[in-house]
Amino acid sequence: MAANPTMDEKQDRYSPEAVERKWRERWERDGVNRLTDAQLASAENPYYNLMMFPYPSAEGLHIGNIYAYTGADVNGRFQRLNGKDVFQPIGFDAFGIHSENHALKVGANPQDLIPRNIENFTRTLQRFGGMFDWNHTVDTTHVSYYRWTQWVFLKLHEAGLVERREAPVNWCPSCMTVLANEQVLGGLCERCESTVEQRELPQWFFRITDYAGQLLDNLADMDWSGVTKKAQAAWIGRSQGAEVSFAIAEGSGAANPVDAEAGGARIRVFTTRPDTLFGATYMVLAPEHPLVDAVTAADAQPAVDAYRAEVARRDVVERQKTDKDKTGVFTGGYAVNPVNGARIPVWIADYVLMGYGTGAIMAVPGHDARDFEFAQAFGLPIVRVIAAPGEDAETRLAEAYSGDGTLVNSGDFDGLTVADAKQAIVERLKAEGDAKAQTNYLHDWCVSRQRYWGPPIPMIHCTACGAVPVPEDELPVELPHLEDFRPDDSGQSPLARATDWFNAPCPACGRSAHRDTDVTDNFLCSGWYFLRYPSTGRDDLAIEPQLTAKWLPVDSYIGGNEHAVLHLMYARFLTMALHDLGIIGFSEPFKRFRAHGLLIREGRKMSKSKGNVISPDAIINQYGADTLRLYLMFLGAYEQGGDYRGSGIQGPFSFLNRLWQSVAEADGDPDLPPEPEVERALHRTIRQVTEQLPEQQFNTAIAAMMEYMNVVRADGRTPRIKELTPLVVIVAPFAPHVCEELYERLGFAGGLFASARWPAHDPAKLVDATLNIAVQVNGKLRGEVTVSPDAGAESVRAAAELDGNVARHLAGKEVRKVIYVRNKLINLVAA
RNA sequence: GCCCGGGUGGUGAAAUCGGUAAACACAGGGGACUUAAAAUCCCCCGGAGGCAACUCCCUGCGGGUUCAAGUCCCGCCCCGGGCACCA
Repeated sequence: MAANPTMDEKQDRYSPEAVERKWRERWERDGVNRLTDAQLASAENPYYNLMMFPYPSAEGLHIGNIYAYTGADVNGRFQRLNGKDVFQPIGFDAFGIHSENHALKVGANPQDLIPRNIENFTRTLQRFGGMFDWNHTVDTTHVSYYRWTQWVFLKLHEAGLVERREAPVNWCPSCMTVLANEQVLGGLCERCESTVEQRELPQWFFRITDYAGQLLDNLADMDWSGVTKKAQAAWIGRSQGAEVSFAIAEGSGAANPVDAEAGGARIRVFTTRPDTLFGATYMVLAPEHPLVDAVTAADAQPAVDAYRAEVARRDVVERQKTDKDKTGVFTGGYAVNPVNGARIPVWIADYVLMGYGTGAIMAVPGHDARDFEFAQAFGLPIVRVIAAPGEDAETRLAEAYSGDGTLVNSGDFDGLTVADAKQAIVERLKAEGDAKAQTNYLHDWCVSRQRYWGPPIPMIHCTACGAVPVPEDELPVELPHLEDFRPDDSGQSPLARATDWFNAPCPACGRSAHRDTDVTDNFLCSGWYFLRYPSTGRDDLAIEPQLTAKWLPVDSYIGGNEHAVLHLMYARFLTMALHDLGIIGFSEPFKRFRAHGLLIREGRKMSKSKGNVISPDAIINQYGADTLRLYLMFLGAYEQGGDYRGSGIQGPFSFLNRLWQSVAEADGDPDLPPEPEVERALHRTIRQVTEQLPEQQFNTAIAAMMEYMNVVRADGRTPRIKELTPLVVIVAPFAPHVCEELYERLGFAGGLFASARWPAHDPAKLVDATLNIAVQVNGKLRGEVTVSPDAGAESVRAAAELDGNVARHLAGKEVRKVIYVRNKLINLVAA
């Protein structure tokens, strides 16, 4: 007994600040979270726990990052307590437009700013209690990392997956750079919201569509969040159909006669609906299509030229708007429908895109909404070739019908179903060389950026040899330190102004040449970082084979679904490419991926402009990192996101206080067994938490632990050590600092995360002596009876009928049917 | 337009192989302990009626299936996110 209770109380008060500092220092001193390369090599139960590394902004680590990382950290700590050797690295994704723009704004060089930001981020990452291995970290802007990013580029080049194309690209006039299609949102630049224009530039592309089939097919049996898989499938956009070739009709193209024998006189189209070929009443070429001049008649030439000029002026976004009226002009030329020999007019219109399929379509206004709209606008014939049930060949079309049905107005094919006709028509045309089956996917990955803040593309342009890769042993191509790195409107990267750097001898012929002045898309840096982590100890190679074979693929990856189609798709593609090069032994990088939801605040998105961003440091100062972590995980379903409400944090804070107080007040006998009723609750709790943590059901797992706490403390009873120890261990993934402290106070040496094991539940201890069964009469709840477990229907019914209220509702009625759900409910159906 | 999520008390949310709607927590109210505060402990807390026992109503809206529907089916409305003249 303490001589001075007041003093004693003071000493025992839960002080998050002191506890967290103590354990942060202790973990660091003992290297609890750091693995040496020898440990990496010898680990017996490797578990690679990955989370998306942050971009180290000047504003500091966002609470949304902490939300994401806490969920992942809980998983890592849980795995560790279950005997896994957990490798949990973190790094910094610091290249890219965001950093560069910020540096421009404050008038500094990002090379000087980034280290400060990283330092700041590191401090918060350590403070919130992440179990990070700081022995293995990456900074994508450090030459020790990006030399290998350049190496990845060269490897892909070696594999034939890199090619240079003159292509229309999205150009942001404000950022003065090319944007990937995914970086254009609703026609505006993702970053600065300027209207994006269209430009033609030579660019480096990664041929990701070569892997589209594999990227799509593998999804089927991957253990990933469903929403992420669906987003990827939609992005890949597999489209199966046929390529059909139409001859240009005789007499067309009088203005620019072509040699029909040369094979240039056929227009190829891609269609997913070859069954509607008889309904193709005209064709449309993209205005940029190379055959436009070949089909254009002399008297149509001025109109065609004018239209093409007008379209070229329009930006790619304006061009792609779906809600504007259809425009186009007739070329004066005709093509021949291979299925029936009909002469059909050839138009050009901007609703047909050069970048998809073949840049030309057969127009079937009867069964395609866009073609229908165009045909109406320009008075072109509309023919029905599919009849839905109850319709026939003559039924008028008020709008395009794209549904199922049988063929009409289609010669020999009349009466076939859509599915059968697709096959049959392609078969016939195939025999004549006019068609083949074809599958299309969406765009390749443009990796060129006309900017400063990125890894220079390791290519050298020589007038004699063309584009020549920098030899591997000459890497890195260092990014020169430029005083003025502002992008200009020349379409060239600011690196072109670094003359000494710019001029370099051709690796092939030795003559004077110059470097590629573009840097790579930031997504290339982040596309392979997880492959680098285990190998950061090696500066002589990118990916150490043994360590990589041991630790990869990644066991668990957790991150935001905003990266579903960018980062995650690129990472998969790069992994497949490196696998096929024989560099790594697996072709899918992440065994398991879970998307977490968005953390919002009081119903609204957090943003700097709204001024409603929560500072993690302020919360940690007030409540401690443990309470913050627990609260973030308690807010709502992790995969759905959460709504941060200021007052709600009180609940988790009280919970930790009660846990603290329970340990302080616990009965001192360490061998005293748990009270039976408490023990049952304990085993139920262990079971639930153990089942729910791997499924990221953190909020309900925490609720279960709170419930158990209510049992432990019911009516102010004195808790027993054996009732508390397992609780401290299962709370520990959420609140690691305070649980370490309590574990020590409960009398255990050696540290919780270093030596404790996750408790197991004993099924025999789950069984209640009695349980309550709900009693319904005609489906309405009328009472409750207490019976022994697994009681039979008859005895439960007998007990139920003794209940006064139940008896009252049964009075004067006959029980016709009894529905008994074991250990839950009985429903007496009476009339 | 298409594809995903989602809509439940004052609030954040639980419960979906159909089986007691609102667990857990916040806010609010009352009480215990305390000189006081903090922490802790107990009670109340969807709506209407009733002294009470209880009864009726309630999961965005309208239908349906079922002994039983937040959960399944049909038809809508609203919010959030993604994709988008992709042929």
